[in-house]
Amino acid sequence: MGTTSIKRIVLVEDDNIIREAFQTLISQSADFIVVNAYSNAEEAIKNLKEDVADIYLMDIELPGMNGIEAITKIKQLNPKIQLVVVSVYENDELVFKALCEGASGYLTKNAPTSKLIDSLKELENGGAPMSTSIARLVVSSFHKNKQSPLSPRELEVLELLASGKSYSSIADLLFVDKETIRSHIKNIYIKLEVHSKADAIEKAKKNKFI
Amino acid sequence: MGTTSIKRIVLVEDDNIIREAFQTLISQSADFIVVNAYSNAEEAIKNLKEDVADIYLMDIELPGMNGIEAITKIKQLNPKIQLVVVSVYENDELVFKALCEGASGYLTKNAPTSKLIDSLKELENGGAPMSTSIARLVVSSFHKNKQSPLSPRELEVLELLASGKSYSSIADLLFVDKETIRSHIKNIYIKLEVHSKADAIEKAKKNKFI
DNA sequence: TGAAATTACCCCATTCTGGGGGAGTGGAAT
DNA sequence: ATTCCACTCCCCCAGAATGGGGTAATTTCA
Repeated sequence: MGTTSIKRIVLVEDDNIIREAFQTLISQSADFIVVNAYSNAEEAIKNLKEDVADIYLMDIELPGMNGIEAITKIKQLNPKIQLVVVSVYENDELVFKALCEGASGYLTKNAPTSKLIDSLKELENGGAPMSTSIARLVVSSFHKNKQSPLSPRELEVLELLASGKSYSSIADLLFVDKETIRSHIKNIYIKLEVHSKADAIEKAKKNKFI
Repeated sequence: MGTTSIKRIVLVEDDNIIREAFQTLISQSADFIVVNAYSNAEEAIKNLKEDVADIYLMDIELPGMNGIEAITKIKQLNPKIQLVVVSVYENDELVFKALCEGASGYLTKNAPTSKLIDSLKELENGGAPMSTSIARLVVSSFHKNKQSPLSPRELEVLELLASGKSYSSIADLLFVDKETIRSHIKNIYIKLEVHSKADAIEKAKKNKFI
């Protein structure tokens, strides 16, 4: 490994017990130091410049500004900061929103607290610490549904359609006539029971056909 | 935990040394048994029914049928099978393709082999075992680019456009006039230096604006 | 053999799109 | 206070795109 320095951590967690437990736990590691701990996001953001932290351990359900908004704001103020969510919720929406906004990890509180230091180390090694169920959730989000009623060619056409392409350009890309694409799309609409591009794309994405 | 039974593993790996090393390693665990080991995907698929395995540990770079195609085929023949890729390549394309086709984990061979059993256990616990760099790759794929030249409203419009919606339906959804949407889109095209919907969507996705 | 997939063509009407121009309001920053 | 930007809405125009109707040849695979 290269040069390692003590990483500065900020905690944002409204539950006093948990916050103090984390602080105690992290203080036991020589690699990390808790430079500050807040019970709400607003204060954490106000002191962001002064704290010069490397990592924020963030709760999602917070009084006032919620964790997702906080992630957005913090990343915007300093993109170099690494954010790890620590939440009781495993709500799919929240997980993906947090990741989209820039979280580098997502831990659920039911995970053994002994893993916290390991997670921080994993983060420092260029990883993305996640609880077991979150990792599965994230990986599953990539999985395509193999039980699609659409033929391979129809899937191909629908994917191109979903990328905003016109019938003509899809035809060009697939080296067939524009009328052929029209036929495919008619059949796709029948199979998906829709009557428009937007509905077809929505249904196909919802069912993970594409 | 509920009832646990010994999980049946199949290896698909063309390198004899690695294949045998894995076999030896896994045999040392009481929780797993290697029911078969193949040097190519075709044979593994031919014996899929007889092997009745729970988990396949798959290489990606194989002679003949490659690992991605093999994943597709195996998942199609038996969706219950769990697949974990073990590869030297960390190629982004390959990782995402493997996950889209149904892989539940992705390990790089440079990861300590001692972690292999841990990864299998993680899989059995409902997780998605990934090497450090793969986890980061996967999580990073969600991250949006905050340095977008587009305004919040423009991003909103572009997202709806990218979902296949027409100007009119976007207007309805945002409770504004269709002409307003047209104005936004004109400005989006100017900012992104494009002249069509498809180009705008492509550029926005490539740059992770949406 | 028979069903499904892939390819291609015709007609029609409506909507959509992209480009040109202009303009008013409000907020935020200088 | 003024300027810049975001957001809103309006006009004109021509060509492209879309959705629905129908038909049909070839191939592929079970």
